[in-house]
Amino acid sequence: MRDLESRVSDEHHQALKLWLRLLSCTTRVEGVIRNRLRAQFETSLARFDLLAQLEREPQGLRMSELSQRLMVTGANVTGLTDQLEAEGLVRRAAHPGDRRAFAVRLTSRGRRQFRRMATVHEEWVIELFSALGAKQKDSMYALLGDLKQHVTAVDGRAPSRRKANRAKEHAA
Amino acid sequence: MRDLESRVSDEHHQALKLWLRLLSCTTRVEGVIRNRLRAQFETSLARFDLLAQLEREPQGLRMSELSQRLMVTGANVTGLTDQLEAEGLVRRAAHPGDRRAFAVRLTSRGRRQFRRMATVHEEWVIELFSALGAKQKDSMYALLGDLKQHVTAVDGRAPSRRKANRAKEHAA
DNA sequence: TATTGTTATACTCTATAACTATA
DNA sequence: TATAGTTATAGAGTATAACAATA
Repeated sequence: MRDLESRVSDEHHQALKLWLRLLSCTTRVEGVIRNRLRAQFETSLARFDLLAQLEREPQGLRMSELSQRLMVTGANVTGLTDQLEAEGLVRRAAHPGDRRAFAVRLTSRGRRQFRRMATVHEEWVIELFSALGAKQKDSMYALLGDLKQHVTAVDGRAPSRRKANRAKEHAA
Repeated sequence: MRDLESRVSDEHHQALKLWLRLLSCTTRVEGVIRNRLRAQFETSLARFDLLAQLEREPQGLRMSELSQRLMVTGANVTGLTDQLEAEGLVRRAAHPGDRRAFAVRLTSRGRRQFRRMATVHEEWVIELFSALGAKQKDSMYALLGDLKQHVTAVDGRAPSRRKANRAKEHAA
């Protein structure tokens, strides 16, 4: 009885501890990257993610496609695109075949700028994760895969509607 | 030559992939918890974290101590405390020995409410992490420990000043 | 002077809802 | 009607800076 209870209690504690550490790690890494993006490129993660989507689609993306990929509402995409267009990194081109839509594309300046940022960004990530060896990275990647799959399923069947969260799947 | 390059390239890709999956997992879990806290208790993570700090300190905490522990500025603590005090969960008591300061404490209603939330919160976390067995949780916890230590060191010596990020170390 | 806390203001990222132009 | 995108507004969470009261 006592053993069972304490085992359960330990597992509870274990899940909570793991979650808090996971959150703490992610927050720290994200903070470093956010700060460096701002300090060195005067940009934000949301803008970086939008550029990353466009970099993979030379023919351009509609606003609605960006909205889906970034998992944010259309209004937000409008705002981010406005900023990036004002900076000359992005252009709303006419969409062939649908006069309601745009084909949002990187400008050549935007492409150069994104590539510069992506290179440095990758170096930061490598540096930040250099505490782990290749096998450890593989191991964590696999564990997170299991977690992600389960959490996605839980979120999908949850009573509360799924909320939009950033995708950040850019360079994946 | 080719081998070396491709190995490096793979490791680069590996770190980036790992980071994106880590971010994706954390964002999803955090989203679920945030939505449920809002749907079931009409509260936020920041308020929950503040209550968690107070729950561990029956004698109360100064605003400045809350600011340090939550790693946010004093102005934010003022705002959160205002909200929680308006909800009757928290009280600014006179601080014995320093008339500039308060001893912020849970009210008995706040304590009951926090315990209710903390119980359910823990159940959510256990559910969300149930895809991993005890050994897997231990393994991930250890890996994240290495990562955290390294990232903290990197952040500390980074050129850009460390920015405030939520602590969320409450029930740890 | 230095510290504690508040107020005022602003920025980023996000959301919803009402609207326009086109399909 | 339905869809693509914009505008207007709001809210959470965060920051900085100027200020009052006290140490």
